[in-house]
Amino acid sequence: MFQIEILMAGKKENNTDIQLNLDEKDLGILKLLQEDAKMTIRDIARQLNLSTTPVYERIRKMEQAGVIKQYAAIVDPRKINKSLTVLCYITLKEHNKKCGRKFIQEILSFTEVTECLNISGEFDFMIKVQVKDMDEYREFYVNKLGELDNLSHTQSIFVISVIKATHQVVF
Amino acid sequence: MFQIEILMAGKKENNTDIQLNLDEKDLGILKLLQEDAKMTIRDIARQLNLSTTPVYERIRKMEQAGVIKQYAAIVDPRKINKSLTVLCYITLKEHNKKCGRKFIQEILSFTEVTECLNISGEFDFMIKVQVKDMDEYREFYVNKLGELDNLSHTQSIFVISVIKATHQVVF
DNA sequence: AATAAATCAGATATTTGTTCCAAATTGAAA
DNA sequence: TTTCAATTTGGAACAAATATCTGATTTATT
Repeated sequence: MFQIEILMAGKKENNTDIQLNLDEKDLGILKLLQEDAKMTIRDIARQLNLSTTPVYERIRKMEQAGVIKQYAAIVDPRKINKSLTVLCYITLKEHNKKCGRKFIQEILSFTEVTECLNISGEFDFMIKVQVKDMDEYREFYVNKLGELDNLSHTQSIFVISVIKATHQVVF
Repeated sequence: MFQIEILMAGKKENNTDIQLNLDEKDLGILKLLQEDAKMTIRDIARQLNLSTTPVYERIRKMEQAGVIKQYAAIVDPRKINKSLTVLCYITLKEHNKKCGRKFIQEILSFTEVTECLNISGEFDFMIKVQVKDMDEYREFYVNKLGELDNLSHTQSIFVISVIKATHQVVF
């Protein structure tokens, strides 16, 4: 069992620690922008029965406070030849701080890894790997992951089908 | 083992099946827009040593072909009181088409579920659940997931720390 | 009732996406 | 290699739409 919290503790990647009290209007704005970041302030205002000013200011505040982390174009992996998704579970041999940090650093450098979670249970980490096909996965597994020197054991679970995939956390 | 492929087969949610041959320039554009969807066509053109016309037309084509699925504001879950992420693994009792479809339909309706994958291995599905805290998770687990009548067994894995989380699939 | 905060409505100046056409590049054919 | 057709790109220009600001007005708070 390896808890990475300690390692990340110093890393304040949050823009600020400002904790906003988000009300219904803020959540309404977020809901719309999560669906379509290209919506204009005017349209948002219209849908929420507000004028542009409050919408404008609320968005600005939420951007500054880090509530809105980024605006991103979401790309369909299948359309760019990255159709295979693999969940790879990893347990480390050594669990001390130094080794954990090294592992994280190396994992972060692998572009195939789109997600890395420190988890409870049998394994220490789950990484999500996005590749073209099985050949490319083997290549990754053998030559990148396999080169790390702190792995105890791993397990690869293959994604057969994506039923749902969203970034929306506001309901 | 439950392969949902068949169920999803008829569901062509891809805008079109146009398969674009993306070149270096297209990938360059995608790379930038994945980082920041608010970048202007002019700025993109500048960074790639192009004029606005090709950038404009390439973006339009990629939008139409579904390469770019959407533009989204990415919200930090911790800033809106959804700090707990749980991976919940599920195996169904009945694996026939009808039951699978029903399960999927119900899962999709749960707003707490931000991701649902049909996977290989011991379990049929992995769902990612985003909630405020353990109380809210229990509430979900007991009253929503627990109400489904086709569950064989489940396992909850808790996310201790998010090391990496990106939507970038273009390098 | 008085003060502070939030919202409205309207106006502005900048910026943006979008178009046009000539020039350049590419790729195939000879 | 040379020629020719077909794409692709550069650069400039435009109209439309946008974010942003100001001050009056409303709403909430003390």
